[in-house]
Amino acid sequence: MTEAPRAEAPCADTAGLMELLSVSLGVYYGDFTVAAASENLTASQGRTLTVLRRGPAAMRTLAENMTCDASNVTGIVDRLEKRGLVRREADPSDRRVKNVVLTAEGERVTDAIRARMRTTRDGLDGLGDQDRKRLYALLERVFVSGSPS
Amino acid sequence: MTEAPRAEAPCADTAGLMELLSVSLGVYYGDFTVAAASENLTASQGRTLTVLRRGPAAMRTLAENMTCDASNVTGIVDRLEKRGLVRREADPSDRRVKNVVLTAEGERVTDAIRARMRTTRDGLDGLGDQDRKRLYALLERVFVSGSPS
DNA sequence: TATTGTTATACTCTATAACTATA
DNA sequence: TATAGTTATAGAGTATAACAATA
Repeated sequence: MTEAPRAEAPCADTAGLMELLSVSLGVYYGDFTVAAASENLTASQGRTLTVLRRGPAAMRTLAENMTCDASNVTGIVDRLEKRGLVRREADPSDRRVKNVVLTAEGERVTDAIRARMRTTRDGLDGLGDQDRKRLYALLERVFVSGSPS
Repeated sequence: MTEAPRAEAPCADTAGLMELLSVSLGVYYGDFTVAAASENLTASQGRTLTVLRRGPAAMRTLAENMTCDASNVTGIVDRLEKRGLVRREADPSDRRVKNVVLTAEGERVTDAIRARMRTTRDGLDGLGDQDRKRLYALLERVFVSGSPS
């Protein structure tokens, strides 16, 4: 409660924030990777499921979301499909397009991964209501509003 | 102050925050991957340099930081060393340990990668001073203070 | 005995280029 | 001509198991 000078004053210049983001997302990504592995999935497979949890997506859209070449998505979706976690559906309006859809099992596994991310979840649960809203609004401004999608 | 439902009410429950973090990480990681590629580095190589930018680290420490098996680090460091971006140094106090150190060129390249992350940088620059401090403090609480390192 | 780093192996991810089917 | 998806290929990342050197 005192105003005593803190040893760890937030270094909130852009460089300091970039560095903290690097650390934070490293922790998040590690948490995610371990959680995906616990379901016998690679990080890329887990990321694909997470993207698809928001809704079906064409192969190419999936590639853009994952910042990789479209040719990579073929193999990733092949393996997920072989495990019954996703399925390809023909697009009615453009026969070139294949939409990838999560199966019920795929949804279950995706949710299981997120449920296993204890480090991230515990960190978020440590925040109060007001702080959670602040963090949400700030991340939204930095990574969503600002991004040209 | 009214209770009128907002179209874009921040969904600040833990599940909503997890989802927004997932999107944010995706944007950040994509930004990082493109920036690393512009220096002819893979994402893993770029991550390794970023970790080392904080200071030298033993092979095993590096592996823990990157959430991967120690055997992978051998190859990654091999390639970075071949390009003159890092070097292995014998640890004086334990002859089993090799400390990996960033060379001057490695520091330059690492900083160049971060400088190229325009999406993330612009997003952060769009925040005011107060918001930057808030974001810094919140991320620190969620991912650093809470993490058992 | 335990730990550090490496090697060998098999599989996955990745970018590039070339191909097909469709637009 | 252009675009969506696939295939082939080579290099890089990954976990596992086994190993030598050191603690």
